[in-house]
Amino acid sequence: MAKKVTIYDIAREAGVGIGTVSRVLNNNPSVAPETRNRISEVAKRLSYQPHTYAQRLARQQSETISAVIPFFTSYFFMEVLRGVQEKVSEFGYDLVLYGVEHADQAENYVAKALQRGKVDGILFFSMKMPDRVLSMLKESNLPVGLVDSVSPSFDSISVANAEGAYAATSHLVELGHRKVGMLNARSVSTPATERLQGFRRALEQQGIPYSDSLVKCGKSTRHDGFNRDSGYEAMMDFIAMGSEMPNAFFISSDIQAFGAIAALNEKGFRIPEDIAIVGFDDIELARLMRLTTMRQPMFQMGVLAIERLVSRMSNPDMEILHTTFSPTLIVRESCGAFMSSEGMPSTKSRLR
Amino acid sequence: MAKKVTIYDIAREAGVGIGTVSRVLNNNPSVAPETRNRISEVAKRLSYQPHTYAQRLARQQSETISAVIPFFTSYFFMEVLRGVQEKVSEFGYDLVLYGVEHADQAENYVAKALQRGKVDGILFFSMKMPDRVLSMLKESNLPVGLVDSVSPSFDSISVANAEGAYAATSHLVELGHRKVGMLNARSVSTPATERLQGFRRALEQQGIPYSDSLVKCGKSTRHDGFNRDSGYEAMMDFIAMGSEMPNAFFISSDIQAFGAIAALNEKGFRIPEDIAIVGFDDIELARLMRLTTMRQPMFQMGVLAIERLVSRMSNPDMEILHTTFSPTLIVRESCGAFMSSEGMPSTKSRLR
DNA sequence: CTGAAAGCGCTAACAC
DNA sequence: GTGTTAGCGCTTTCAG
Repeated sequence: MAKKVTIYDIAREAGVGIGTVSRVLNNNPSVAPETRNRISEVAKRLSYQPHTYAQRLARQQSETISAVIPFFTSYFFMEVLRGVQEKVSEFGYDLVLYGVEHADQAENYVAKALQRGKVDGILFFSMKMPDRVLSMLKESNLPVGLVDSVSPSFDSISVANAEGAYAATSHLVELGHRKVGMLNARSVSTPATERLQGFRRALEQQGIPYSDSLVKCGKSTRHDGFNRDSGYEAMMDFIAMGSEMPNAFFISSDIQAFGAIAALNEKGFRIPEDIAIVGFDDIELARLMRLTTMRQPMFQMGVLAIERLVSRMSNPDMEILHTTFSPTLIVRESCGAFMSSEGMPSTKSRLR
Repeated sequence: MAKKVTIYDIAREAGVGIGTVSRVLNNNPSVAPETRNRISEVAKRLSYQPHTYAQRLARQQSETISAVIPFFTSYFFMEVLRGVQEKVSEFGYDLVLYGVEHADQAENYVAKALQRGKVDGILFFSMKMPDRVLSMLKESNLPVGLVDSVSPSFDSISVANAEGAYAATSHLVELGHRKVGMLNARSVSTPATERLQGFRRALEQQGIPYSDSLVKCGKSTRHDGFNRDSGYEAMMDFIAMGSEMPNAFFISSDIQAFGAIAALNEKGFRIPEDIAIVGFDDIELARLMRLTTMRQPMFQMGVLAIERLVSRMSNPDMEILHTTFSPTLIVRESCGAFMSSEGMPSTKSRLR
């Protein structure tokens, strides 16, 4: 088994001092070409590998970025994470992942991550953190980026939730629907609250009276209600309203929409003939299921989050930047926009 | 901003030597209770945080496990990763993630990861690595675990692909189908090859002649052909066979199955009335789409992978273990098994 | 250009 | 029990 070769071994072998070895290893120009060659030759021959942690200790930096993510089983996080990972490795950093079940848990991880020198920067995903943690972070002076959440003291990348909900709802109304309901996630989630606002504003702006009975949320609390069962449950509740039931719905996530669709199917409703639906996210299945939805540029958000974080790392005094992406309406079949068009006869709907 | 406080600061403040400080910080029992209290009090007051890399350098271990994953955009990896992450943090290790586009790239990362002391163990996902890399790893003497791939010299966790394919195909045949085809992924992928073998064996065992024309693979190479477009393309090819087209298919992944279903829908075929389908993976959408499929215990695989790796780390001479999970057949509607049962009238199929 | 030496912050062996 | 000291492996002055 390969013994651990250090710069001392190289130095001895090449007949130089360790300082010089270190220089060539770090491409420091002030080394005679000949010496340089000799040293790198030896290094290669001994298949030298630097000791990362010794370097990090001496250099006083970690070349590591960590991401704290509420469990990344969801497509949204996956996609963002993909962008993050791509950019992180492009910059040559390591990515260490902390999965938390819920924002509350984040605190433990924050403490871990705050260990001096451990990471050069942290990204928090969809994390509404208590003020105490926020100020801990702030005074730690560590570069921090927020994705899908906002706080005045840190850079953030987010999505215009209210705006997206507004667009989705308006689309439904423009299609002629007057009785439109909303399936929301739990109100503890900021995106959920914002989307509700957008929904409400759209209704009111179109002269349709808003009422709390128009909004339901399932009991399933996983992912703050952004889960399939929650959608199923909420829709079942709506169905129970009988003739009072809206015939168009804005649903706060695609995954809930799929649950809702299952409920609708079960009860014999057709989509979009009987019920029109618009989701939110544009996860991969949405395309598959022909779901009309609001697209969030997830991958891009990840990329930008890292770019921003890296610039802050190199320039801590940069002014704080908040970037908001606007979701795009992707019209497919579930909203019924194509119902009477020739291209997409309703009888061919995939949404049964 | 918090200055960096070291054990020297604590020692001075508490009027003791750094050795003692280190001891209480590491819960070394041989410290007088009173001293201990005083020290930990000071540590808390100064809100001391250890310097991870100094510790790692001194301890000569990293408390880090890394996972090399071919881009984890797929549900399969996500799920496995979820299990991995959960277990890793349970053991108190850090998880550093390396995303690679393809196995070939793995080599760079292997080199990075092999930097002395960098990680205590590595997990490779679905990675068919060149022998050169394999032996590099072997002689590095670093604990390594393979997930979804197998090699004699390392622990591995995998799925009985051939067996699963066999079961899936047999199920189709038992349902009365004689003309059954297969949509495969690219043959560079080991799982793909194994599933093909299972398919073939099932056919032959049931007295149905196998022919290469029964198997097709789309042109899309992303994820080795385990992608939606590939399924779509392959099915289109089958459809082009006209009356020669099989009326039942085993498809090597759910995601391909969805592509195939789209193609079928487009051409007016009904599922399962006209065409029966069995997929592989049991991703979340499979349930949603009522797809009959072979379930892989993804989360569990991740958990076990870490457990195994950790035991190897603490006991390097443990004999090499290969664990194979058997996929389970999950019968839903796409195979047509319920077509004539009362519970699930074919007219209610969601698979159009 | 290059060698020597002083850390980086912590652990652990060794005395007292 | 506790202080002292010698590393861990590398970077970075500081002379020369």
